[in-house]
Amino acid sequence: MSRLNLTTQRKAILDLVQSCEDHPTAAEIMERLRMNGHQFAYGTVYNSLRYLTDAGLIRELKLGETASRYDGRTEDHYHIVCKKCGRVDEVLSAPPAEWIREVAAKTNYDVHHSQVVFEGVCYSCKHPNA
Amino acid sequence: MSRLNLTTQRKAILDLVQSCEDHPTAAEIMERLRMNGHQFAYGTVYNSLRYLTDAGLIRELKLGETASRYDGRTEDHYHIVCKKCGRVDEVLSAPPAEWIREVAAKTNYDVHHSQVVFEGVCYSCKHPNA
DNA sequence: AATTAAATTTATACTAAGTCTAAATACTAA
DNA sequence: TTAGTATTTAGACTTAGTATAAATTTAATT
Ligand SMILES: [Mn+2]
Ligand SMILES: [Mn+2]
Ligand SMILES: [Zn+2]
Ligand SMILES: [Zn+2]
Repeated sequence: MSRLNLTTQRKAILDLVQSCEDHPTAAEIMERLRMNGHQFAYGTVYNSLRYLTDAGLIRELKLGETASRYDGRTEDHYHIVCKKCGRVDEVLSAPPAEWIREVAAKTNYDVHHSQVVFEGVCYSCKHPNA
Repeated sequence: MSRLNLTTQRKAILDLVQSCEDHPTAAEIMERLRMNGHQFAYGTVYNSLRYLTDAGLIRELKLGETASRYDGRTEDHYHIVCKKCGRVDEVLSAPPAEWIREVAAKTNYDVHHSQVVFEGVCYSCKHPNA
């Protein structure tokens, strides 16, 4: 609840995550920072990722792999993972509100949020030629 | 692809998971086994859970917590987690096929499977009295 | 500007969940 | 039996992430 404090480290990490086309893990983020000439402490990267996530500037994705991934896209959306090559793509269509209402009614929960991870085979893996 | 081999340990773990009303973690399973008079090696519990999961007799749930949970219910279904008390309840209504088709079309994936975790507040947490 | 206080970074120790390994047991099939 | 395979066990190891305490940076106060 305090005002945003973007230090050099946090800004660099935010910029990097926002510039990514993919959804890197903390380890991948550290590697890319190093390639860009930065050298931050291990813990600082984790602290910054948590800080930026809490501030709502990036999102942490838990896709069922061992490590969290990070996403510069903050609007609500979902993901699909290719079980052949591991790539993670965006899913921009939201689950139908009707279904959410049904779930809320049947479970007696106030439903605040849903995390959806699709699994399948991506186009490139499906068509290895071309 | 070899035939099912339910050793004493695997059978005890399968029975336990199937008898659970909830979705215990590996640590909770070990604790409950111990309470039932069993004492299996740490690694055996993990090995057995993997074996039973691979055999399709139980399901491993990755709900975004630090530890996997296990589910004796093997038919396709989803889960909802109370962010107040942590309880995990069943969600038996499936996402509309129409939505899945839309996702497949937009992403160019063959969609094989989806994992959905709802988050919200359960009835008991919403009505602390009563 | 100098001093103090608060926030952040750094290095490193530590934790939690799970896997791996090699020896000991148990089971199967000649 | 005996040999061969599978499983269990204990414990070392790995990976991802958190916690701690000292050092550094930044901000506020005199
Ligand atoms: Mn995304
Ligand atoms: Mn379930
Ligand atoms: Zn692929
Ligand atoms: Zn609750």
